[in-house]
Amino acid sequence: MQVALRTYKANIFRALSHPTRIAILEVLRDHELSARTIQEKLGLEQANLSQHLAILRSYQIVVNRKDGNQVFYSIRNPVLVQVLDVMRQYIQGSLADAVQMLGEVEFEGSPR
Amino acid sequence: MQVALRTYKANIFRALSHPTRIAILEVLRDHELSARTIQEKLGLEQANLSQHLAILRSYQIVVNRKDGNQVFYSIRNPVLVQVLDVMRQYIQGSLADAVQMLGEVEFEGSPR
DNA sequence: TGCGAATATTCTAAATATCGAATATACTGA
DNA sequence: TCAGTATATTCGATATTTAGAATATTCGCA
Repeated sequence: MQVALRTYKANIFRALSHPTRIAILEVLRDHELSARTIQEKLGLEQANLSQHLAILRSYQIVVNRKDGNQVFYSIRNPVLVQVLDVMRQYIQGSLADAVQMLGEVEFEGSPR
Repeated sequence: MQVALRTYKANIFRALSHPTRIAILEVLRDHELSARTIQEKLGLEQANLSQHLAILRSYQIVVNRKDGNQVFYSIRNPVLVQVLDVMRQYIQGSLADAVQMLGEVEFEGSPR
């Protein structure tokens, strides 16, 4: 894979590398929402949400549609949702491993 | 999803958000490799590779195994490879969109 | 026209990430 | 034990990211 492509991929990952942006994508998962609604659902500062939306927009992860006063955001490409889903799987596996390790530590450390 | 989980997820994405780390994971995709081999394949500074490996290790994305003088690295959980694959799909879709847009621009801009 | 709501942008300080140089550590074999 | 190879860590300079405060822009409606 060429450098440019890897950089592109890395940039998308970077765009996803903030808890707030993950949260935004989660609430947008099934339907579009206005910026205001996102802000209320997540309890964010207006400016902060707007900055994070700008980042997601700049990588074309979300698209927006203006309707009068409001701006509605949605996920541009549903494959992105799959990325999040597979990552969820990955995390679950990791957590399962962690739990198992904890169990083993406890077992070894506990009196017989 | 709780904040802690989102943060965890975001951290994994952050760990993936550098071209060099993407490249490392690509060469490790099918089999383990020694640090030296990775370094040669990718043409990196030794210290730089070691730093990136440390990041991947700290998130348990890769694991290592010492054999004498060398340290062999591999991807801990194969689901991570799926994450990369789905991301590849996503990117391909995005590039396809970009190409189409370019085509449309050219069409509109060209004389009839 | 002008006010108010919704959203975006700019600015600044603090935190974090990145690189290469230098150095440290660990292991092998003579 | 010593030299050499493989790998990791530390350090300092630079660049990037982030939050919130302040400000700007856009739109609908009285």
